[in-house]
Formats: sequence, structure tokens, C-alpha cells
Amino acid sequence: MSDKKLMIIDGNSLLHRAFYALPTLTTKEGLHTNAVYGFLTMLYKIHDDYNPDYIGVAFDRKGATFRHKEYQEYKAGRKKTPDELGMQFSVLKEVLDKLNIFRVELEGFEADDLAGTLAKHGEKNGLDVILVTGDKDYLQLINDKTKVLITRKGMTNLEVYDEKALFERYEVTPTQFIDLKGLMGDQSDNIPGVPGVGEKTGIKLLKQFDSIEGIYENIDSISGKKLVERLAENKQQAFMSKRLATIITDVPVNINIEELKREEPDYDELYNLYKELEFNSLLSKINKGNLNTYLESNSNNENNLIDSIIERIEDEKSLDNLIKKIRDTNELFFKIIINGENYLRDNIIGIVIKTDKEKTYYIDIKETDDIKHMVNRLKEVFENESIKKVGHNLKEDITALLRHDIRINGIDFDSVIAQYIIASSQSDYGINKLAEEYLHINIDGEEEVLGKGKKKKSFGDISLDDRIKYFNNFINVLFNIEKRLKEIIDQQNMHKLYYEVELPLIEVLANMEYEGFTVDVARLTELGEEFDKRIQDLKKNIYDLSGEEFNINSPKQLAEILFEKLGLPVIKKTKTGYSTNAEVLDKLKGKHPIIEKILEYRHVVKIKSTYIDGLMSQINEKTNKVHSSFNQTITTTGRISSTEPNLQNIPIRTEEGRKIRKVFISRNSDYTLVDADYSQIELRVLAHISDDPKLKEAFFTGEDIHTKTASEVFNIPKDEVTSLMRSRAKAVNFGIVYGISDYGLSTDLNISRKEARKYIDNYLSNYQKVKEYMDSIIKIGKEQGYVETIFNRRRYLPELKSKNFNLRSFGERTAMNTPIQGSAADIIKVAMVKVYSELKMKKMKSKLTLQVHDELIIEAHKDELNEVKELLKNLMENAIELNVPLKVDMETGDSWYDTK
DNA sequence: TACCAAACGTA
DNA sequence: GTACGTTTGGTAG
Repeated sequence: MSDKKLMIIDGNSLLHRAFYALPTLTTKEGLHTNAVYGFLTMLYKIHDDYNPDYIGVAFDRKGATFRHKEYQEYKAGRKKTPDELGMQFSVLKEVLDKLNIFRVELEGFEADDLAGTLAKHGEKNGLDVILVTGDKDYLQLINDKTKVLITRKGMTNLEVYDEKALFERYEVTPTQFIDLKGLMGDQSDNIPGVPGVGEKTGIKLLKQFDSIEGIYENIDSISGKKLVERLAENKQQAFMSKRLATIITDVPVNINIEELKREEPDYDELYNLYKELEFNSLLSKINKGNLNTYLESNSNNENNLIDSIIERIEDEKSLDNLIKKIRDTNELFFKIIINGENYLRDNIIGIVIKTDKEKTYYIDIKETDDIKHMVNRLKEVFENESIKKVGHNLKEDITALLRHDIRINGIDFDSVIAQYIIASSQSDYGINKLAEEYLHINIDGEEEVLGKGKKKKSFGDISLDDRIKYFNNFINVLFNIEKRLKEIIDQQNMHKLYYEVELPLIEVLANMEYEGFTVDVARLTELGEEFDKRIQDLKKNIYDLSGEEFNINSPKQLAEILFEKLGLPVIKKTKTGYSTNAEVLDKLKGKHPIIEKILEYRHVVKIKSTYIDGLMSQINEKTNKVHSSFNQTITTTGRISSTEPNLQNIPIRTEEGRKIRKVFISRNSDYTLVDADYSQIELRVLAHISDDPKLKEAFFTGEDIHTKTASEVFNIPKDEVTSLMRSRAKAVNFGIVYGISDYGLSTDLNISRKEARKYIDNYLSNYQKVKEYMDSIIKIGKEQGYVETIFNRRRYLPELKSKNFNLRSFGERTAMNTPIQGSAADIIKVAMVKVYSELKMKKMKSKLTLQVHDELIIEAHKDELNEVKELLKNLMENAIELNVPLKVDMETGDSWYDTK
């Protein structure tokens, strides 16, 4: 076995190299980090390549060294270290400290002397020494125990020098390398050497006479008159140069080699530091092991991390024992595992459970009988209110269990929902992401285990061992992050938001998904045929008018017809070509009869493809229902989103589109639909937040808000407001809610920017406290880095500090809009929770079916209709108390179309 | 196959 | 000007 390895790095040399090798890199605070980043990249690489047992980094100490005493001009004329590099030294040292890597510097000595001394220490202790530097002087330190790595450009390119490599390159021994430099000199250190002697002559002389001493002893036998003359003239200089070039290997420094022993980094602090330095690509380097390695190496720390023995539950007895244990601890961390993605459709194939830190339990479920049996045995546990349930995406587990007639009680924590309210802009809340952020470990996520895209596998497709490994990590991470997430939630005043809004909402959404929305399939089919006919007619019409057949769905082909073949004027361009959107086509109306046909075609095709065909493909054939997913963690503002199908964008604005709503019906004739929507909720929220007396007044008197706004903005009595004025005022109100800009309003209303500015100024001078709100929220957002809703839901807005005008302006608009949109979202969520609880408590048959941002739809049993209408209106209007009343309009009908 | 841009539906 | 999701065509791999 080879000897243990000591790696010594010249910190100064490598940081310099890295600085000049890499382009400028700064954090958003403006801290330069390119050299540190380059250094670390190289460090990780050589560390991986050589895996040293001991490691140390040497630095120069500012000020004079013994070399300056010998020769005042030493290193004179060197360019001053640029500030951008200078500042990075302390950063690097901080990182090294977190990495637990030994570093040394000493007054009066340079990094190479310290490195040389450490190298000798190492050799004496029987270690193989590896010196890492960008400085060729180190080559003199080579011997059979010691080699030198010299960086070339690109930082991670290294030349390895041992005695053999050195001789091949310079034809000298390591000691002769000092003599060579004494003769040649070194411009960068301002070492003079012997003028006229360069590498070639130097090597020739040393081959012949071995050393500078040898050369001068035999100076008479050297051929070349000029050369001899120069050598004689500069004898003293040559010897001095040799002394300057000699690396000191006995620096009086008291170091025990054991201090250099490789240790584990301070994971948490290192993680935070890398985050601060924005070294995101290095985060994964912090720990490459799997969870168990991490848990073992940290088993003593205060997080009280657990090991992860896995017990498979395969018989009645062990299941009984497990259930007993769960009753004892009163805590159930779990995940239901299904064979697919859809918890409403795909079957359960396993359950992973953790109830204390000792063990992970895995229940493998092979057949349908097993599901019934195993799941039913656990039913009492799941339904027991006093056993706290902790999960990761609990909506999935709730729906899966609903299918087995189990209603989970005692929901205590969901890590996905927690992380969402902590960081609503995040797009991936996978367990591996949480593991990385809170435990600083890398585990394989779902994508690593199952793949993605078309080739994505199901959990049933991978081996049981792999499945257990994944879910063992999964449940251990969940077990270990819960406390920390709860702390953050409390710290950020989001306790109420989490425990009274988001957490109870999970069950509400799960039930909405489970119940679904019934579709009148026959009617949908009929509509499809109708639309199909119209599409065919329009197609023919368009081909006739254009003189050729083309793909009307292709904006590219359509543009070619319109703007090249028919020569219509180009109104707008997209980044890939001509714009053909509805706005453009609208302006082309009247210039050619084809335009209107295309607009109509587009509209009809949209409805057919998205809302007829799209909807049709989502219907459960047995029940005629669609079960949309209501996602609680997508939007940055706190709204819910809906997918597969998206029931939140079913057409309403045109009669054509609105017809789609006729196919959304109640499950049977015992039920009917009740649709309740908040009137002007966002403007009411604005009135509340800004406390503007004029705006509030409108909501107390019940007058038409847009008419009122028009009379303010245009400074005329209300009864003189025309419909054009009202519609413009309506646009102003929208603009206010969206975070007004003259540019936006001008394009919306098709007026000049100046005119739009005038409207806005008029508005804001009438509603002064609204203006104060808009100004202050931007300021607050900039100062604290985030804005909040009335339930302290946060959205971070780094854009507010951007130097880019467009980005900063966007930040300002979202700062204005998010508290409004987000608070409205908070309010309707509270209403949903209250309505759901009320229906549940009263054991009513009516079901909450859909939410569309400011609107709730209930499928009401006809026997309960009046009660439902009353509680719905009541709970929505009194969901929370604002400075202004909340108003709800309500309609009943046999289809969604009829609830208008 | 995978991903993007354009277009368009909602609050 | 805010916040979303789906369909389509077109292109890059």
C-alpha cells in the first residue's frame, strides 16, 4: 500500500491564476467571486483526483520578507493586486475554514517558503507530498517523495512534475533548477540573474558544470569570450539571484502535521456561505453521499438525526406491532405509493411509514386484496384525530385513501405546502430539493429514480429494493425537516396562514378533485359536431379567399398569406416573424374579407380543440366526470391553479364559447349548481389595504364602481358618464390592480401614453391613499426584500433592486399587485375552508365543486338548496373582516351556463 | 422526443 | 400592466 498523501496548495499563486483565467463574476450584491470560484473548482477536482489524507493551503503575508532585506528591488515593479482580486482573499480563507482545510501564513515569509517547509515536514513523516501551484519555482522541491502540479490555463488543467518529467522538460535536476533561475533571473520577481544568459545557455552550462559554484570554479574553461565576460562581471548578482530563488524549507513555524489531517466540512455553514456567494453549482459538492452517510456522520448533532433501519411489514403480527407503536408515539410520517402518477386512478402498491427515529417501515402491497386488507387495518390509525399525520404532498395521500373510504384526520404537517408558503417562487418542491436546502444532502429525486418524459417509469416498474431505498430516503428527509420548517413558519408570522388556511385547504382540494365535475357527454359530442361543421365551412371559405390551401393554424403560414401574398400592412412583429394575433387582425378588419373569417376560425378552433376535444379526453368514461387537479403550490401570489383539465379558464366572454358551460352539470337530477362570486374583491381589498376613504365609500354605498371612477377621473357628474367613459374607467381600475403603468394602459385603451398618464394622474389625485399605498409598497418591498398579503403570505421581489429598467418596473408592478391579488386569494381560501367544514360538520350531501379565483361552485342537493345558498353567501361574505364589506352574487342553475 | 414561441382562454 | 394552462406548429437534438 502506498503512503498517505499530503497536498499543499499555494493559495496566492492559485487565486491569482484563477482571477485572470476566469471572466468577472459577481454576486447580486456586487461581491467579486470569480477567483474564489475558480480556486474551488480546481480544489474539488484535484481533491477528487488525488484524495489526499492531509491538506493545507499557504498564503503570503503582506509586508517585507527576508528577500527584501537581501535585495531591495525584490519583486519591485510588480503590478499592484487589483482590488477585485484583493477582496477575494478573505473570502477564500473563510471558505477554507468552513471546509475545515488547514491554512497558514507567517510574517516575513512567502507562501512558497511555508509550502516548502510543510513539504519537508510531510516527507519526514513519511507522507507522499503533492504541491499545487502556478509557480515554476516549486520544481526545485521535487524528490522521490514529492511532486509538483503546475496549473496551466483553464485552471483545471494541471501538469504533473516528478524528477523524470522535470528532466525531460528542462534537462536539470530539482536542485539545479535553482541554479538555472539564478542564471536566467526572473522578470516577474525582478530577480536579475546574469544578463545574456537565458534558458538555453543556462542549461548548457549546468549540464557541464553542475551548479553556479561549479561554473565559477571552472570559469576559465568556458568557451565564448562574451559569455565569460558577462559571468565574471555579474558573479555577485548570480549568487544573490540563486539565494533569492531558493525556497526556504526551514521556516520557524511550529506545525504538527496532524493539524493538516483532512476533516469533514461544516456542512451547514458551508452551505450557507456557498448560497451567499451564489455558488449554486458547488452546492452539490458539499456532500456526495447518500442520506445514510450523512445521517451517520451527523448522528451526534443537535438535529438528532436518525439512522434508517428498514423493516418490511409482511405479516399480521408485525403490522399489529407497528400500529401499536404508532399509537404510542402518536405521530405518523407516511407516504402512499401508487403505480403511476394519478392518485385518483392508479393503484396503491406500497406504504412507507415512520413513527419514531429508529426505523422506517415499508409495506409492500402486491394485489388488490392486499390493498383492501392492509389499508383497512390502518384505517383506524389514519382516521384517528389524535395521531398526527405528517406528509409530503398530502393531497395525493388523502385522495388515494378516499378511494378506500378512508378519511384522514389529524393532519399536522405537509412539507410541500410549508415550503410553498416559505418560497412561493420555487418551481420544484421535490423531496430531494428539500433535502438539499435543509439537510444539505443530495439524494436521488423522483426524476433520477423514474426518469422523465415519455420514458418515465412508474414505481411499480422499478425493483422493490430501489423503491424501498427511495422511500426510505424520502421519509427520513421528511422526518428530519419538519421541525425546521415549522420554525420558519412561526418566525415569519405565517402560523395562521399555514395552520388555518393552507393546511386545512389540502383536504378541501382533495375532495374537490375526488368528487369531480359532471359533464354532459352527449351534449359535448353534439357541440363538437356543430363546431366541426363550422370549422370545415370556414376553412373552405378562407382557402377560397386566399387562393390556396395552407395550414391556417400556423401563424407562420398565415403571415405569409396575409402579408406577402395579399400584401396587407404589417402592424406588429414577433421575435420570430410577423405577428398575426387577434389584436393585429382586428386592426386589419375591413382591409380584406379574409380577416374576419380568420378571426372567426381561430375562435372556433380554439373552442373545439381546447374545450371540446380537450375536455372530452379528460372525462372518466364510467362516471362522466372530469377530475381536475387543483394545485396549491404553483402561483407566486397564493392563487390556486387548475390542470387536466383547467376548469378555471372555461370560456364565458363570447356566446360561442359560453356554450361550453352548458355541458357542466350536476351529477343527477337530485342536485343543482350554485355559483357564488365575490363582487369586485380585488378593489375591495385595495380599499382595505390603502384605507382610502373615497374608494371605501363606493363599497359602502353600493354604487357602480366603474361609473364612480369615471366621474372622478373625467371630473363630471355620475349621470353624465357615457358608456365609453365607464369602460375606460374600468380599464383604469384594472390597471390600478395590476400595478399601473401609462404604457400598459395606453396599449389596452389604444390611446397615447400621455393621455393614459393623464387618466392615471387624475385617478391617483382623487384616491390619494391609493397613491400612498402604491408608493409605500414599492419602498417596503425594496427595503425588506418582499411584500406581504393580509395573511402574511410573502413574495420576494429581488427585481426591485435590478438595474435593468424593465425588470425593475416589473418588480414594482408585482409589488403593487401581489398584496391585492394575494389577499383576495387568502380570503377565498378561508371561505373555502369554512364552507367545506360547515358542509362536513352538518353531514350535508352538497359538495364544493370548483373555485375560479373569486368564485365558488357548489353542487347542491336540492333538499339542501336554501341552506347551501345561505351558508355559502354568509361564509364567503364573512370569511374575514375588512374595512369594507365583501359582497357575493349568487346564481343557481342546472348547468354552469345557467348560473348567470 | 423534447422544448420553445405564439396564440388565446380565464380571473 | 397582474396571475395562470393548453394547443399548435416548428425546430433542435
